[in-house]
Amino acid sequence: VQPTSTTFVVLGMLKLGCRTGYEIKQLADTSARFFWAASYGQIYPELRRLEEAGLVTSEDDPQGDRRRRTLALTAAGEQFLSEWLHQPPHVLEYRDEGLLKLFFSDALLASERLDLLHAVRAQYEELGRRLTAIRPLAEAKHTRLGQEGPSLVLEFGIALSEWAVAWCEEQEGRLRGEAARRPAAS
Amino acid sequence: VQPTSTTFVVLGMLKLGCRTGYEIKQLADTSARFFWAASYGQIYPELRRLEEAGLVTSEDDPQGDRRRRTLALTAAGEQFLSEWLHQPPHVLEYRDEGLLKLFFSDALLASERLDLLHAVRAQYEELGRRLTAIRPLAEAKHTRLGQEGPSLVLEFGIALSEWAVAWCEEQEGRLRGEAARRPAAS
DNA sequence: GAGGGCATGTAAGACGTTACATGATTAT
DNA sequence: ATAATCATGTAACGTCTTACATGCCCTC
Repeated sequence: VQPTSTTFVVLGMLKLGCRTGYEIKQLADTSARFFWAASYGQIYPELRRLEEAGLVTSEDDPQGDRRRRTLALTAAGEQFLSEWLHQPPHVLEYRDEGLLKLFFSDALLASERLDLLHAVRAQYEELGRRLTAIRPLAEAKHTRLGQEGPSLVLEFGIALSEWAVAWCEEQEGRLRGEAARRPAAS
Repeated sequence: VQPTSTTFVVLGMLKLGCRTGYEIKQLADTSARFFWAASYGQIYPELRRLEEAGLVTSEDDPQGDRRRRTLALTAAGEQFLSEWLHQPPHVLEYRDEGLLKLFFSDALLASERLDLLHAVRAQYEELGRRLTAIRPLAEAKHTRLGQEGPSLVLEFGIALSEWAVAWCEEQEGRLRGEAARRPAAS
């Protein structure tokens, strides 16, 4: 099987106990979204592909009249996930429109650059709030189910957002200081 | 004109003094790549589009027998870039395979999770090295051409990579400590 | 009975990368 | 001479999001 970028999200989520495509999407949205997003348009076709490849099994499991497919990893699926986990990571991408604007911010006035820095900070504050909101849930799973991975990554995200906020504040202070020293520029 | 994600990279790079598609690609690769990548397959078609829309002008400007198109922003192009710069940013995406593996790392032994953390750290160390290597160039442009934006963003990237390395080291220490307290787990 | 959540899926299109094709110039 | 760099582009392919379609279940 030729793995795609969603292959291991799906396999990993099943390993963590997800039983339907819907649950995979929920968990991805509430916990993995900030570093690895996935949509239905990727998840459901990928599940079919993985089933054909024998890495996943599915069973019809309707709840009343509502249809449902219950999914599970096969031994081959566990194996495939494990092999991937043992390889060093290589994808590391970042797309930040705020930084792009900052990059071109010489076309702005000093005061406008300061506003921009403020807006960049606001984005990271918002990220921090979103992640902090799910912290209790992750903590609970950590304690009750022994799942340390999701909690570890969540803490990375929260600490990252806090670091970025602090960086912005520091630069805001520096730029304000420079503007005060050379008031003509703003 | 309906802007795409490459529209403003192109306009901004022209504003910073790039005169050919090739130069845009060079500058993007050496300085904006870590937070906003762009490929030839995006840049050249986008330049045509922007020229049709009247935001960019081009002129045949061969060097000897080697053909070349020299590009420039029009007033409308400057205006379009400026309006975008005045809007708050909204795209903020992150794709980190290392974090994804860490997320699923409960399927690993404690010692293997430590190896993984080490590999994640190595990625950020590598990023830091790449960015630090271009620092002198950015500094020079900052001083000589008064371009503060690119330098500001580069410092963000370097500080981010350093923060991430420190976070990994801290977690490595913590995990090693836990393993020592409960030696059976590793 | 209306709205929200559970649940599965597809289609169209936007987005992006890679690889290739071409050819001149410059440095070794 | 030959390799690297300057320079412009396209085609194919793969990825990803958005929007839509469908319908049941549960709570208010």
